[in-house]
Amino acid sequence: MLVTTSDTDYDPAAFPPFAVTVDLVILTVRPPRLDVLLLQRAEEPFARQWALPGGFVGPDQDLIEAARGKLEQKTGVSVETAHLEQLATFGHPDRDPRMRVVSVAWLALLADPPDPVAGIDALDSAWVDIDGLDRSTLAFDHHLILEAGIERARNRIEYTTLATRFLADEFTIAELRSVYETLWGVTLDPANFHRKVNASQGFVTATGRSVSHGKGRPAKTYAAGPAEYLEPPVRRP
Amino acid sequence: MLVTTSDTDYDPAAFPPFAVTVDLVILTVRPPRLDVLLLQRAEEPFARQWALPGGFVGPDQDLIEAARGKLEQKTGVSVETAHLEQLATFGHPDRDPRMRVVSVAWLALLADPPDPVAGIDALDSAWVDIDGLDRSTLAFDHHLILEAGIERARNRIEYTTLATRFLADEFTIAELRSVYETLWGVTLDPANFHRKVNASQGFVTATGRSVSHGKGRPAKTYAAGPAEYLEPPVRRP
DNA sequence: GAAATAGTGTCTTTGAGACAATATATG
DNA sequence: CATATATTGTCTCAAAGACACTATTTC
Repeated sequence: MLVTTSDTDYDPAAFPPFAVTVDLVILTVRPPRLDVLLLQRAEEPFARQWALPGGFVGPDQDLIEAARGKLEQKTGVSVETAHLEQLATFGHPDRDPRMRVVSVAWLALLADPPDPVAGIDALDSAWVDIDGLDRSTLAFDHHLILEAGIERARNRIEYTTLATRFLADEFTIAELRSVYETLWGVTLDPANFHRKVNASQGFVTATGRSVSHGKGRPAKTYAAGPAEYLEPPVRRP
Repeated sequence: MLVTTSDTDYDPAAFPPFAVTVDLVILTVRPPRLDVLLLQRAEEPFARQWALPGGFVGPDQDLIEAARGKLEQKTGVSVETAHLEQLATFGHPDRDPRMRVVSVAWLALLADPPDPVAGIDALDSAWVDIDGLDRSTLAFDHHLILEAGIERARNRIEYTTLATRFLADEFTIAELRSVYETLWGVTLDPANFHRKVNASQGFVTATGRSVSHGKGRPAKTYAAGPAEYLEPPVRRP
């Protein structure tokens, strides 16, 4: 933290100021779509371009509090039911044309969100399908952040139980499977997947109820189990 | 990035300044020790306590450049031969008693480093065994950062070829095994490990040479292969 | 009953681990 | 040769995947 060879290094106040922001990659799964929440900017720079939701960190605000606040403000979803984790920090000197801004990016995973809350300062806000989105048109370096978020989510569901965060409290194995299929862009064998999920201790717990989706045999429903990590993992094909 | 409900949010310069630093978890393996590079602070706050190497990010300096500079300055090792990756960002409002400081932490993995370069501003610097270190005595929130770094390293060697970064250009399978054993605190079956490493495409490539360690059959030597990820992974027991 | 989806059985292949056996050096 | 370490062989078990088959609903 402190040790260097120049005297000025000892005094934090002697250093030029940085602005610190949070940016959020908020993902939800609506098969066959993987959607990210984007806002259309009203102001320069990058006016009218789409961007990730984010904002400045308050002077006495913890980083995760800033992220949590933005998440709840933009989605209307309590962070209790969502997953929020730190992703990475982006701080290239030229990433914001106005001044030096370091952005701490966060990844949020949500189940079945309501329509986004339009801020008075954004032209529009929407859940945007990951496919069919030209990421290079995003404001700032948000294409990098989005890329990192998607990649993180794809990896996380392999070793953790986070796939259930994309679903309601009660869900079927087929719905859980569709989360994997949507994120990974593959199709999985229903039979093998069913067995694997039930074999992974604490991944899901049966509710004892069933639900009918119109056609076919009704599916038993499950709730997220107590486990945080999958053992063995659900490996990506 | 921009959208909120208050007007001041639009102007980055209107926001109170943060200081931004980098802190480094620099690890090396010297079986049976896993060592981290620490500095003993000369100045308040936390004078005489041990801390991770770090420093302020320059006004026009990219984050990774700041980390790279510190790494080379403190270890005398070129970043070419080391691995450096971003770890996480720590920004609790009270983590530095002087002012608001957000620290971007980095993880570095090194092979067989020289003695640390003592800065004129640190009382001492040393490679410290992870075991036998009372992490709670570290300055700032560096116990959290160190914890995150160790955990990251332990996970990385499971799915990536990074274990070879702890070794010289030429190494034996037994030396590679000792990296895993040291980081994971386990003993692995030499026979099974040998086969697994050779079965993992691109993990290591034979040099055609051998080396004798005094007793026993001489071991063939290998160099790091072209692969970055292990397929299949070397799973932690 | 036909169609559709949920869930089970079974077989094959692959990788992990235990451990015996062989290879090649030093003293 | 005794000993130590490296490397290969072999066997067993667990998990993954292909796919046939059964179960239970709607129309």
